[in-house]
Parts: sequence; C-alpha cells; structure tokens
Amino acid sequence: MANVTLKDVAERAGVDVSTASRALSPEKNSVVAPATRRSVIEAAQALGYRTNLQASALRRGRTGIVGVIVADISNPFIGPVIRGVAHALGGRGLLPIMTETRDSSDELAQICEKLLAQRVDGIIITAARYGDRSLLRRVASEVPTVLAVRELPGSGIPSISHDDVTGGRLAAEHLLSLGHRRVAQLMGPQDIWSFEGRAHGFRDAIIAAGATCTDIRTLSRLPTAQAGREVVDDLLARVEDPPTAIFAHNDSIAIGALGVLREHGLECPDDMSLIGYNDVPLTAHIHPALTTIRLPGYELGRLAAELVTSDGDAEPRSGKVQLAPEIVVRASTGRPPP
Amino acid sequence: MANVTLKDVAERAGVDVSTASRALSPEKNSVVAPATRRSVIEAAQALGYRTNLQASALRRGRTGIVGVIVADISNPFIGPVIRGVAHALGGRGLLPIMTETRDSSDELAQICEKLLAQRVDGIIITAARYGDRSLLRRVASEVPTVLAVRELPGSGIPSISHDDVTGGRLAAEHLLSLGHRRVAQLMGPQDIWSFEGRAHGFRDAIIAAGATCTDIRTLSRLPTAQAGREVVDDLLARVEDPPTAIFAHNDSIAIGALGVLREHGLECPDDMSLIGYNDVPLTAHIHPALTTIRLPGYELGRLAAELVTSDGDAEPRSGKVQLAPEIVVRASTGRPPP
DNA sequence: TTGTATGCGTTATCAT
DNA sequence: ATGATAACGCATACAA
Repeated sequence: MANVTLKDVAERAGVDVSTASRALSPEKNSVVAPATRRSVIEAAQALGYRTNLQASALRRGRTGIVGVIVADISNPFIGPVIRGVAHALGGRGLLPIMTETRDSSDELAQICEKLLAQRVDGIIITAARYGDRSLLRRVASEVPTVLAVRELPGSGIPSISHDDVTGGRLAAEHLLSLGHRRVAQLMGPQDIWSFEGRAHGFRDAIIAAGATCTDIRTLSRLPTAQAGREVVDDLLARVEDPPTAIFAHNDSIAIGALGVLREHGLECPDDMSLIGYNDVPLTAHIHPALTTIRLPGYELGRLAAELVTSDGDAEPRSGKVQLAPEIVVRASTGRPPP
Repeated sequence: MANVTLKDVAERAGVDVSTASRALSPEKNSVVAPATRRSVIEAAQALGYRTNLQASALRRGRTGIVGVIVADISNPFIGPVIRGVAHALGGRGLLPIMTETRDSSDELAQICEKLLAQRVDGIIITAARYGDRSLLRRVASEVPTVLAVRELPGSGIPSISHDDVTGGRLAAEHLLSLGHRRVAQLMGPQDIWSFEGRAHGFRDAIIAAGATCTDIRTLSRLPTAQAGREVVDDLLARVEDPPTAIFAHNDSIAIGALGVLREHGLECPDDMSLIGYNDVPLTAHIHPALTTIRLPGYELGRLAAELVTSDGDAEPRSGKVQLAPEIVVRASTGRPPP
C-alpha cells in the first residue's frame, strides 16, 4: 500500500503498463477495450493506486502547478483573489502553489527561482513593484506569467487589474459632491502601480474641481493599519488648515486612521469624512461602516488564472484587462462641518 | 535558454553528467576536484541552468513540497500561522503548497487526494473537523501529517495547538473578576475541537463560580462576522434576563456582534462587555479596542512545520503539543451596569 | 486493441 | 576523482 505504481496495477490486471496507462487516462481510455479498461480500473482501486504526478509531469513536460505570489497573506483583500485563482485552476485540474513576499524584492526573486525550478506551468504575481521589472521580465520569458491586481507599466507582461485611476476619481467625485473642498489622501507605496493610479485619479479630479489636495506619504513599506496611524498624527499636526475629508489608499490604512481620529476627538463623518479602498469584508462591520471603493477580487483572480493557463491560444496573452471599480457608500462620509 | 539540462552543463564543462550532478550538489560537491567543480558551476551559470526539481524528486523519492490545508484564507488569524509554516519550511529548503477547504469535508478529501498524488513530503492541516477523522487517519498513514491549531482527539495524529480550554477559562475569569454574573457565549461550530474546548473551558469556569452561562450556537458553517450578527439578534430577543457580557469564540464573530449591539443602542463596554478570541491584528484598531485571547499563530505554524519535517527522528511524531493562551485586555470589557 | 521500446532529467551505484 | 550505467514512474510513437 506504500507505493503502488502503474506496473503493479498492470500486473494485477494482466496487461502491459502502457495499456494500464491508457486505460487510466481520461483522454485516451476510449481506445482501450471496455473489458480491459474495467479490469484495470478495478485493479487500480483494489491496490489504492494513485498517479505519481511528479513522474507524469517529467514525462509530459507539464506539471499542472501554477505559482501564485502575493505580497501579504494577512491583507484581507487578497482572500477573494486567491479564491478566484484556486477555483479557476481547480476547474482545469491544476493546483495553485501559494507564496508570500511580504513585499520584499529579495523574497520575490528567491520565490521566482524556486517556482521556476519546480517547472510550474505558469505564475500569477500580485506583488509587483516597479523595481521588480527586469526580474519579472526574465521570469515571463521563461514561463507564462500574468500580473494580477497590480500592473507593471512598461514590462510588457499581461495583467488583469482594475482601473485604479477611475477608482481614485470615484472617491474624489464622491467627496466633492458632498461639498468637500479641502481633502487629503493617505498614500500607499508609490512604487506600486495600484497606489500611484489611485493617487493620480484622486488628485487630478480634486484639482480639476478647483479644490485642494494634500498628499501624505505613508512611511511603512506595507500599507497596514499601523501605517495609517503613523500618518494621521502627522497630518493633523502639520496642516494649518486641516482637510475635511480623507481618502485612504486602502481599508487597512483607513481603519488605522479612524482610530487616531477618534483619539483626537474627531468623529467620523461629522468632523471628518473618510473613504477607503478595496471593500474588504470587515469594512461593513466596523463603526462607522466604511465608505470605500470595491475591488472585484474574485473576478480578478479568476481571470488571471484563465489567462495564465491559456497558453498562446487564440487569446492575446499580452496587453491588459481592466475591470471597473465601483463606489460603496456607507456611513463614514458625509457633508463637511459648517 | 529554454530548457537547459544537466547534460548541457556537463558537455560545456567537458565532464560527465554524473560529475556535473555531484559538483552541483551541496552535499556531495566535496568529493569533486575544486577545479572541475568550478568549471561546472561556471558552465551552469553561463547556460542559466536550473535543477529540474520534478526529475530530482522522482529519482530521490522526495519532492521537497509540504501541503498546507487551511479552512478559510480570509480568516485573519491564519496569516501568522501560514507565515510561521513558510519560514520554517523555507529554512529547510522546502516549499509549502497552500490550499483552502472553506471548511468543507468534500473539499478536504479532494485536496488530500491531490496532495498525495503530488507525493508531498508532508501535510499540515488546520481545517480538521470531527467528521474528517477517518479520512485524515488514512492520509496520515501514507504521509507524515500534523494537525495545527485544531486538534482531532482520538485520531492519533500529532498536533500543534494551543490550550483552548484554558483560553475559555481565561475569558471567564476575566469577566467574573469584573463582576459579571450573567454571561453568554457565541459558539463556533462544535464539531471543531478548538471551539468545543473554548466552550467547555468558559462554561465550566462560569458555572463553578455560581454564575449563569447562556450558550448560543451560531448557525453558519463558517465563524464569520456575519455569523456573529445573526446570532446576537437572537440572543437579545430570546433571553428574558439578558447577559451583561458576551464571549465570542473568535474575533470575527465578536466584531459582527459589536455591530448589532450598537444598532440596538447598547454601548460596549458600558451596557455590555465583549471578549473575542485570536487577537487578530484589527482588534486593536476598532472601537472599542477588543479584549481578546491571544493565539500564538506564528509559533503554531513554525512548530507544525518543524514537526512534519522531522520524519521519525528522535522526536515523538505523535502526541500533542499545546502552547499557552494569554488574555489581552483592551477596552471592550468593563464592570457590568449597575 | 494491445504490446514493445524509449526517454523525460536526475541521482545513486559501481567501476575505473 | 571521475565516468558509465541503471533506475525512478510514467506516457507516447511505433509496431504488431
């Protein structure tokens, strides 16, 4: 029972290994006689046979494994993305192998090396920073590679993302429509396309409306609640004419900011409006429920998986797909104080 | 550059493949002459050679891959566990392959099948329910298997967990010490050991103190914020003499409950104390900051990975390890209303 | 329809 | 210290 091979199955069924192989293959079992096929399957079950995927992969030249690289597993918006990837891959008989970079380029390089050594059939990357461009270009030249969530302009690597510029603009328009004229944005790392896009979309719309926008850069490498805390202190201290609304580049930053605002006695949305990004599950459950921009994570993951596994077919395998963002208005935004 | 094999390297270095193999092996490169070794390494670099781990695995009988099975990637407490696993495995040159069951036993069965077919060197399971006992026993008989976070009593499978009974007791003692005499617990699924342990530890301590404990079972299969919402409505409607404190079996349930309480005009902790479980990152940032029981996720993951990779050494490879829980007192608990 | 033979890329054994 | 060779388990081209 320890290690049953095809040979064992073939012997028990009284056929050659090649026949056994065919009988067990979903694609070629039509060419083997129903009777022998049954006896092979029976023998396989009796012995508890299980294809050795490693050996199979070696022979066929495909492993059936797709590498998935994320920056931070704890970031709640990544859950749906992973799920979308896993479902799409599972439907095609593939298995995802998930790894985390903690947004470190060194980690990313090491992980790519490992995945390539595993001869994965494709790689989905959601952790790309500008500095990784040449590395990822090399990777993409060796194995089908798709960027998900985060694009990497100029890399030539196909991407499935959503329109961060429009997302930023939606946030701006919402605040403007409520009457805000002085706003600030708490920015995620600007060497990541998603955040740069959000920043531009937001700022441009604010400026175009003749309102003023203060940009606050977070210091931490990871855009977490802690990063939000650090930066709001800064904001409230520094600005002489403080904003009436804040756009946080993701929900975690927003939640961190919310805490500090409260400590400063500022209620949300009465004293300060706050809008986040991603629409992670918890945003609906905190108080006040967070207004945010929805990122269609599951869809992104699904499409990325489909793209990476469609090796060169009719599909483009290059260029980029962008889904549309959507604003979710909840309780954290309102009219500016008089 | 497409697919450089050892043969290519050997030819370029003017040696046999077997010599090339030895020269590149960290363990056996001591037996090859320094000069040839250098020329082999040089050739490998020049050609961009990368070991084919599939072929290597086939030959050696070990894949260097460990399967990691979680119930719900979106559950924030799992992040540190995964990180602990990944670090420990990475340090040993192994690669984790992560999968999600969404707490479905069917999914679990399918995933185990796939992992076994991949000939993983070990499996770490954090998604065990009582109903999975026989399945997991079969799995454990084929490959080193370790349960993490959730034990499975009577399965004989080694586990790295923490002491949920004590965790429940800590929650109870904290509430009792604040003067609460009528309390309720919002229970996670009781076919999962962690939640059953918390339930018993809590209830026993409450009863022993002569106080009263109302058990509320969540309906959802997954212990999420939504589950917390559903159940608190129930609690507030049903109990004639309502509790003054609530123990939620995890932080997500607690956060869901918090929202409903607020909608009912109940402030926390003034009208109702609330204590969660797991100490996920966000609990410190919501309002009020949540009192909770800390689960040492990173440590659990690390130890599980170490155990699953220590095949039969001096180590026990059976029995269970339990880490100690710890209470984190924040703002969501206080004295009961007069 | 089935069997024979070969090779995927690597490593371990045995000679040399 | 190095080379020749076999074998890991499977899938396929080809022959029968």
